[in-house]
Amino acid sequence: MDANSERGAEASTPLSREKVVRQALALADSEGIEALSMRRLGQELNAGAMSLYHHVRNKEELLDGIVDLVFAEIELPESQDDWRAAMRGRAVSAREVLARHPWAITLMASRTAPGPANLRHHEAVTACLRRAGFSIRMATHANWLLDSYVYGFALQEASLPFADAEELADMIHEVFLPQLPPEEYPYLNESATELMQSDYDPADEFTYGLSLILHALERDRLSAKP
Amino acid sequence: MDANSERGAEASTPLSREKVVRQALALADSEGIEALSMRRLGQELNAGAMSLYHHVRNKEELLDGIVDLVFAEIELPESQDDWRAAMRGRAVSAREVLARHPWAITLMASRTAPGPANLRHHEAVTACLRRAGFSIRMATHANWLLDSYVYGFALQEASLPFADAEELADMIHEVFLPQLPPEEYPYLNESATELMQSDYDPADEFTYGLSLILHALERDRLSAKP
DNA sequence: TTGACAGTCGTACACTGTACGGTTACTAGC
DNA sequence: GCTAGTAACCGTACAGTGTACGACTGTCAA
Repeated sequence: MDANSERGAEASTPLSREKVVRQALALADSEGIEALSMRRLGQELNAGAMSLYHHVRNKEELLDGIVDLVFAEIELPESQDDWRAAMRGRAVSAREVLARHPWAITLMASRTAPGPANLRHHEAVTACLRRAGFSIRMATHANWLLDSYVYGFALQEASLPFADAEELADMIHEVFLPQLPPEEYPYLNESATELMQSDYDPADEFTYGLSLILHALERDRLSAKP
Repeated sequence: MDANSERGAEASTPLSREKVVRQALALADSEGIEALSMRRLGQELNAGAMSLYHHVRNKEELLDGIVDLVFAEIELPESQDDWRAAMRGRAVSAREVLARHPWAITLMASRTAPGPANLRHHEAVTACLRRAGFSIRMATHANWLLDSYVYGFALQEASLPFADAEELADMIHEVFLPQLPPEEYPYLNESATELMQSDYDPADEFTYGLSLILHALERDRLSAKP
């Protein structure tokens, strides 16, 4: 008999690590990561703050848990596809997930031990690359390169103060341009002006860089050296 | 007469925004970002915690300040070089700086308003690209791509628990491989085993991806479309 | 019936950022 | 030389944090 087995329908079911971590994720999503305190999370679960410590060693482990939950949302590469389509799919998925949980990218940076979902993901990506003919060395290169791009892009996106192209145009006009006098920042001023007038959408940026990287990796795919 | 002028050699010179932010940077470097509290910083400056608030609006602004100081350490691109050498130089410099201040990458992600050093840097990079013949659109692509790569790489590096190739080999043997049973993670296990035996150094990874991106950007440099 | 034990939680401690008000030290105006 | 004004400094206090500790429950095994 497991300690986590149901106790009955009346009252709330007992706590479990699963429930604690899931509620923490929900709270971070709805009210921001800074609202996630042990007391507040306990409250959300109709429990005292100290009760949480029976299911999670400390807050660090709780954060590890929600980061891994976020990781689990990223689609694994479909390995029957050709490798480029598979890598594109999982990169696009990763970006979507990280845009949905903007606080996650910050958390990931401060965590050292990868969780199970993280490991599973890396395994699937490596498998896909190796089956496509990448050497171990080249697969490692591709992994670092693609992950760096995806995480870096997500990090930059997370620190943008606007959500879509429309908001961007307004913001450039009202906030950025006034801070970019043409004498001091001629090129940035020029770019901001131009981009505001055209139909520029930063969301398209991701596709450009991703395609460029995938194309270039294809050229190096079977080379033994680098 | 300025309020920040020297008061004499005896006792410590008076506080200033400059001194406060610099000492904060020093403290974050020497004892980690989590040791940087207002009380502790005041102590470090022979001052009370509340005195700092006369030079900095709040802690957020203090963090903005030290992030911008870190930014100022990054070398600007030498625009008389050919553009690839210039971009390589500033990317390598950025990686070095972010590796020297591993906590900075986390902070950057949570800050929305770019500081003056950040703006100056972006201006110089954009100038270099535009003078090399990049269109505004292409220069924006290149900016996003290169920055994403550099920040993403730094972010991954910052969450690695080892410092050099030697430590890595030990760590793979003692920590990673035991967590990667070949039945569950055949490919990761294979990679870890292989890399441990060869002279693999993650520091070389940065060069590979950077060269690939610069090479591919050169091909797109004069294309009008994307 | 008794013992063990897993789960819950109230209290307490050391810490955080910072609002508020009081105290200095220095400068400008007369 | 005196006084008013002000910029800098800082002690105290408050609401919040993570979590160590010990007490209290309920359930199951012997």
